[in-house]
Amino acid sequence: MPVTIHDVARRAQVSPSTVSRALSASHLVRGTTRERVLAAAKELGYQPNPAARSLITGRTGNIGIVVPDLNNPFYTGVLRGVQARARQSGYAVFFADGEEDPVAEEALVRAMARQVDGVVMCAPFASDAQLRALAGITSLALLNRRLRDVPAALMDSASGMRQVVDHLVALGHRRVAYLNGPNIAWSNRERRRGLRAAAARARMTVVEFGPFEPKFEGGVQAADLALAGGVTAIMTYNDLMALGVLSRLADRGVAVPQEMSVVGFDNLLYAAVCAPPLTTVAMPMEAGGRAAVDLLLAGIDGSDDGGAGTFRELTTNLIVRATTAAASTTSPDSPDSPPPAA
Amino acid sequence: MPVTIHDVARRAQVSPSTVSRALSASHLVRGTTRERVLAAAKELGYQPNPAARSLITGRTGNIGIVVPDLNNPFYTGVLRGVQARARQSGYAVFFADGEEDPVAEEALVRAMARQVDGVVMCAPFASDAQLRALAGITSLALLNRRLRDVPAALMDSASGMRQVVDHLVALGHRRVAYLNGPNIAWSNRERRRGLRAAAARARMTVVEFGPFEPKFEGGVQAADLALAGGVTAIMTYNDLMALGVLSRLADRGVAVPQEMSVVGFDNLLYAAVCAPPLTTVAMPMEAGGRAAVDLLLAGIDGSDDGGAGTFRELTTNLIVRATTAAASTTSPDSPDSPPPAA
DNA sequence: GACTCGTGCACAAACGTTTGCAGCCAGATC
DNA sequence: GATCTGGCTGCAAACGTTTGTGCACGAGTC
Repeated sequence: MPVTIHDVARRAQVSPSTVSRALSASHLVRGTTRERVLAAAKELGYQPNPAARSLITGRTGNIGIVVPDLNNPFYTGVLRGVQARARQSGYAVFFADGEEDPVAEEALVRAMARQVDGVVMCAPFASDAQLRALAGITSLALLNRRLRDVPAALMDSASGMRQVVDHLVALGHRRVAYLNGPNIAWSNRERRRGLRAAAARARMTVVEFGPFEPKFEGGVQAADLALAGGVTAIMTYNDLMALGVLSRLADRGVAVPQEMSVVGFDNLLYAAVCAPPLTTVAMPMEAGGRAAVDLLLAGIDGSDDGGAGTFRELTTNLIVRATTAAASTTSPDSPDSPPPAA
Repeated sequence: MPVTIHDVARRAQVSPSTVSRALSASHLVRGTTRERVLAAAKELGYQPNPAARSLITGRTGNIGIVVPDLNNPFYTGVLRGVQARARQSGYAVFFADGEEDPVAEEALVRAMARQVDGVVMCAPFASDAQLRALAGITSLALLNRRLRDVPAALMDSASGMRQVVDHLVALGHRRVAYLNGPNIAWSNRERRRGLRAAAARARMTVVEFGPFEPKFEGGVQAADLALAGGVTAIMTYNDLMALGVLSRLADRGVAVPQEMSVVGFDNLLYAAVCAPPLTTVAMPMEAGGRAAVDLLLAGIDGSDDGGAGTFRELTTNLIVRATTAAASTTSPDSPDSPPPAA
């Protein structure tokens, strides 16, 4: 039923191979012949069969993307970037949600491996060994994860943390809490590293809590601990946790930012629209997705080792909104703090 | 480099066809032979080449999903459902973001058509003619859109609206605003239809505004209009708009729910965690995605017309949270309303 | 005018799998 | 013991495309 290259060939009075060459932007056919072929293809609405093509070329024209949790808007941002850039280059994208399970993630990649030319992985939880094994099966490009000889797009969390610290110090905060995300997560380690370095330089004390689930609920849980820590500001691993913190602080009658400053990380849509709008670090999600695809495709079409093992670093920026202010003089956990105003 | 069926055949001392049959869960091979083949396949780590397979079978084992806007968490929910269900049935998922452009959507489907067995479409904006044309190219399953002879999973928005109306009437609201989403959107028409019917039955007056963009900004824009409409409650096309309304009302010093009730639609994660938590109608997003895949696959493997043209209706439920309360006696737009308490 | 050269095209093989058909062998039937 | 039957298996074709090889033909050179 579907029209094949033979149909086009018959109509254009040439052989199938000539049709193929005419369509592959080849200069190997005469101008007049090419036009005839193109016309025939258009009239018949010819669309090449990707299976047949990839069978012979060994390339699929597809890439895969694996994310740990689609409910986190951070990854949907990445997904948008990936898809847009892939489409630009004529690639289609396979998508899979690992549901935060490294085992499932690996299985998904193995399942995809045969029908993609490479996969972009957002895999904060997978082990290095796992990733390396997968890199042996198919081309890989990582996002926010560093692994020798595997290309990766990295968002400069450390710089973001430095900006946050400078901001808080300028506001007079001397003792702040950091609510850790999952310990295994590369980004959490990276953020913590940046935070510690910046805090040390600025002589700011950081009290760490966690790890917590990097979700709203995790933030709710963490808020009470942080409140008891005698701090004037709370920094969280990501925005979802920060939203949880805000919610819990509101419940407990702690005024933000008057009594407590809160800083998130990611700059999700909701950080801008919640009340009060959240001060946070903007992560270039779509740009990260695009960069990862660029690296992946460079490793695929281009020189093999030209693209492999290279890293692309993307800048992050502090977005100051309404949850940070000058440090309160009275710590909110002190017994003389006013009772919650219902 | 990759291991083929011939490698397995050689190792198991049989012909490739026997290997194929042994793996296709066929009863056509002797038990002992099958075991030998399976063992060989396992040792070699054989993974069949999907391109070769689909070339001969005409089936790809893939489905596609097209959504209008990935930034809307509603669609990521659907995406999760689709992917989970597809994986369960051994299908991989191609993903594409139409970016709210019907033309792009159609192009995406056409591009996918050759490498999928069917596609799930969330296409509120595409025209009937467009969808019908696409249905001629590949199998289709729609979500929240009714089209003759095309299977679809439908969420019963009308029932949701009825529940909202009953709830508001019980709270004493007699005059409420409805902020329309895009007029072309099937779901908006559906919701409005349900709303009008229920309101008529309950003798409640509905003042309509819009259409607006179904996003936060649209809600912000719409809020002022609704405030001037002399209503005691605002119903919105979706949660994103409701969040925009809440934000704008807070800015203008209108207390929710004391002076104004607000109801959303969708039950996004953020509806539960914003302040105050949003009363809204829960849409079964993941279930909808799963149902759409079920219908699609039924149309593909099963009897051709057994699945086509069937609809699956999913129930919706009102979730009462903190943005609805008894109707205020003084309309917030009346001149004697107290000035915003900064 | 014979040779070379290059352009433009067709032929055919190959990619890895599935599947219809035919063959083989063992057991059963007469 | 010959024929039949039916369960297993191998052979080969086919799916639609790309691509290496070779042929034909015309133009150029001596």
